[in-house]
This record gives sequence, structure tokens and C-alpha cells, in this order.
Amino acid sequence: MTDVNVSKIEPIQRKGRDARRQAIIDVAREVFLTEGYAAASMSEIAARVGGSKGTLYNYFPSKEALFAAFMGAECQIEGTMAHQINDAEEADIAAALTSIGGRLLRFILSDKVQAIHRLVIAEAPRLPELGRTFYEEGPRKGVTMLCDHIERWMDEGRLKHGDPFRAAEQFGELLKAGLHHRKLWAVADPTEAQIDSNVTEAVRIFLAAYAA
Amino acid sequence: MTDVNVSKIEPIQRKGRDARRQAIIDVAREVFLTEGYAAASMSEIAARVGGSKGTLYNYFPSKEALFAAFMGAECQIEGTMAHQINDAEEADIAAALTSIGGRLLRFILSDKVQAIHRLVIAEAPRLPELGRTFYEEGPRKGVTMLCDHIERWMDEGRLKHGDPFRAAEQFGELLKAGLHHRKLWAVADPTEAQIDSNVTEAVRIFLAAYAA
DNA sequence: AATTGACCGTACTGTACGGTCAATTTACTG
DNA sequence: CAGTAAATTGACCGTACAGTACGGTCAATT
Repeated sequence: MTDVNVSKIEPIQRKGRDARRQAIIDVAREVFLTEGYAAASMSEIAARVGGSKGTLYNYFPSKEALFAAFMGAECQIEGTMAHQINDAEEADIAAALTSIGGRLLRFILSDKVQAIHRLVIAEAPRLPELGRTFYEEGPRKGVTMLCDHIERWMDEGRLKHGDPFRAAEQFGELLKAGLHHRKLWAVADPTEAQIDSNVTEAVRIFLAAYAA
Repeated sequence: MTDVNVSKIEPIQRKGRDARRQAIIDVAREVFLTEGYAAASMSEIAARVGGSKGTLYNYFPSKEALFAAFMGAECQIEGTMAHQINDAEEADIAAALTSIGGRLLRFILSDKVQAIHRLVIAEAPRLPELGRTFYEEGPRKGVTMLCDHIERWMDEGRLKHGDPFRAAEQFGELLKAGLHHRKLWAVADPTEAQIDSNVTEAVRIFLAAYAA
């Protein structure tokens, strides 16, 4: 009632609070990615973050909310990653595709991205919007940027005309050929040689089908 | 001690027991596929099978054991499926690939196979041999049979020489292009038109790269 | 008719979880 | 330093789970 100048109260300890909030999300990421959503326990997260469960619930109202916060941050990181991967200044199409493809494939096959894929695939039926936002912010952005390159090359007459978005998806799929699923199924980790080999093969096949 | 002719006891009521065991696995399949491993409860399975939990544990010593039994049966089913999909008698390579590709892609995109993929991907880190046996009995077999066709066509000089196994994997990956992951991420269900379109595109690109 | 053993229903144990709360400590302010 | 509001704690609650125990039922075998 007697709250004169409420606005002054707000930034009272924001720095410490934000830092702690971020620390919680960092721990949550580690636990969620290694244990999965169901097996991850709030008690363990609280213990690993060095605080109590009550404090945890002071920052996030529920397990779902913490999970959503973590996934939001994660998607954003992945989205910005797409920019780095896709800026190729090579004039030669084959060289550009090889360069982009190598970076993209290594990114997709990294342990971190694999763990996120696992999580999204497992929880997507239960949380439909999770799958959607992950797709929009991650893979979708990556494909779209590759698509822009391909569309430009098509317009310049250096590639056959066609649906550039589908072409980008096909190239991405050729890159993964076998390696992605074998890693997802815990059958085998791809070697560096296999990765390089897959990239050159993907470029070869893509250009065989699309080179003007 | 006084166990004369123990052997006689064995086949006493095997028929009913096996039938019941199968009924339990059938129910377990349904529950595991829709709920996932962690969320599936033994009580619910017992209730759906129409029996008591004690009986359930009379047939399977633990939840893990029931899960393993279900996955074993499932892998076998999927393995036999590969045979039907892969027998193509078309002489024309493009026609054969289109025929096989259409059946294979529709199989992969079916709700049942998608649910199994989800389960395997989610549980593979926890149960490493699950991922391995699934791969060996399912996708591996499918790719190998397609590989046999491709190798024969290569030997006959109708396709360029190369690694037939990798070529088979590449063709499989081209078939899926985008659709598989969008369904796995609960972003969008593929339409019939998209499926057909993906098949013809996959054949086109594959032949552009491999036709002699 | 007697016997067997699989089966049912239910209640139970122990454990682990998500989430809550009153009490306490900490950190800032006048 | 005193006062106060926020931050933190850890014990606690209700619930749900895997797995166990047991008295009683019933259909098939002997």
C-alpha cells in the first residue's frame, strides 16, 4: 500500500540473480542431455548447482518450465551456429559445398547436437511445440541458408533449375548418409576419415544431379 | 531328490503358456510404443492384459526383461519386412528403384516404425546392445538387400562402379530427405504427394550420379 | 474325488520423485 | 547498528512406481 517509488526496488540484486539463473540452466543442460527428461531429477540438479530444491523452485516454477528455459537457450545457440557454418566465400561451387558440408556434418555429429536430437525426438510427442521450435530455430534455419546459396547459383545458371529448398535438404541428407543414424543408435561413432569421405561423396552426387 | 522322470513335466501346458506370453508381449508393445519406456507402468500392462501383476512377474522377471523380449520380437518382425520390400522383378533400374523406394519410404514413415525409432533412439545410450541389435536386424538388413541389387547392376555394367553399400545408404537417405525428421520431430506428417515426389526425385538424383 | 499349480485380487514394502513451506540466513537500507 | 525484505534452506507432503506376499479360486490332470 505505502509503496512509494516501487520502480527503485527492481534492479536491486539483478546481477547475482541472473548469474545464478544462468548457472542453474547450465547444470540443467548437462543433466537433461545426459539423463533425458524423465530420468533427470530436480533434486540432482539442485545438488549439482550447489543449492537446495527450494531455491531451484524460486527460479523456475516447475520441472517443465526449467526444461523449456533450457531448450529455449539451446535452440538459440544452435540457431546462431548456423550462421557461422553457412558463410562460404569460395567462388567454386564444389569448394563451397565441401567447406560448408564439412562444417555442417561435423556440427551435426557432435556429441552435444546428438544429445539434443535424442531429447527432442523422445519428448516431441509429449511436447509438440518443443519439436516445432527446435526445427524452426535449428535445422530449418540451416537448410534455409544453404538454400539461399543454391538458389543464387541456380539464378546465375551455374546449377540446374529446380526447388532449391529440396535440393538443400537432399544435400544435407547425403552428407549424413548412414553416419548420423549409426551414431544415434549407439552402433558406431563416425571416424574423421568417414566424415571426409561422406562429404566428398555428397558433393560429387549433388553436382552430378544439379551441375548445369 | 526323488525326481524320477523330470523330463515329463516340461511340456505339460506349454500351449496356453506360450499364448499368454505372446499376449503379454503384444500388450507391452502397445504400451511401450505409445508411452515410452520410463512412462510405461507394469501395473498398466497387467491391467490391459487382463491379468494380475503377480502373473506378469511370473512370465518376466523384471520390467527390463519384458522390454527386451518385446524389442527382440519387434526386431525380428522388422527384419522379415525387409524381404518383402526388396524383391523387385522389374528389369528397368529406374522402375525397380521407384518400386522399392516407394515401399521402403512408406514403411519407414509408418507410425509403427516411427514409434520404434523413437524408443530406440531414446534408450540406446542406456541399453547399448538394444541399438546394435535393432540396427543389425532392421536397417542393416534392408540396406544390405538393396546393396545386393546395386552390386549386381554394377557388375552388369548398368551402373557406375563404386561402393554399393554406400550407394544403397545414399539412396535410402535421399528417399527420406526432410520427411523422416520432420515427422520424428512432430513438425509435420508427410503427405502422399510428398512421398511420391521424394521417391521420383531420389531415383532421378541417384541415377544422375550412378547411371553408366 | 483328490491333487496340482497356474492364476487372481489386493494389500503391502521400500524407494524416489515433484513440489511446498515455515523457519532461518543473508544482504541491503535508513 | 537496527530493521526489513528477499534469498535460501532442508525437512516435509502426497503420489506413483517396481516388485513382493499371500489367501483364495478354478480348470485341468491323476
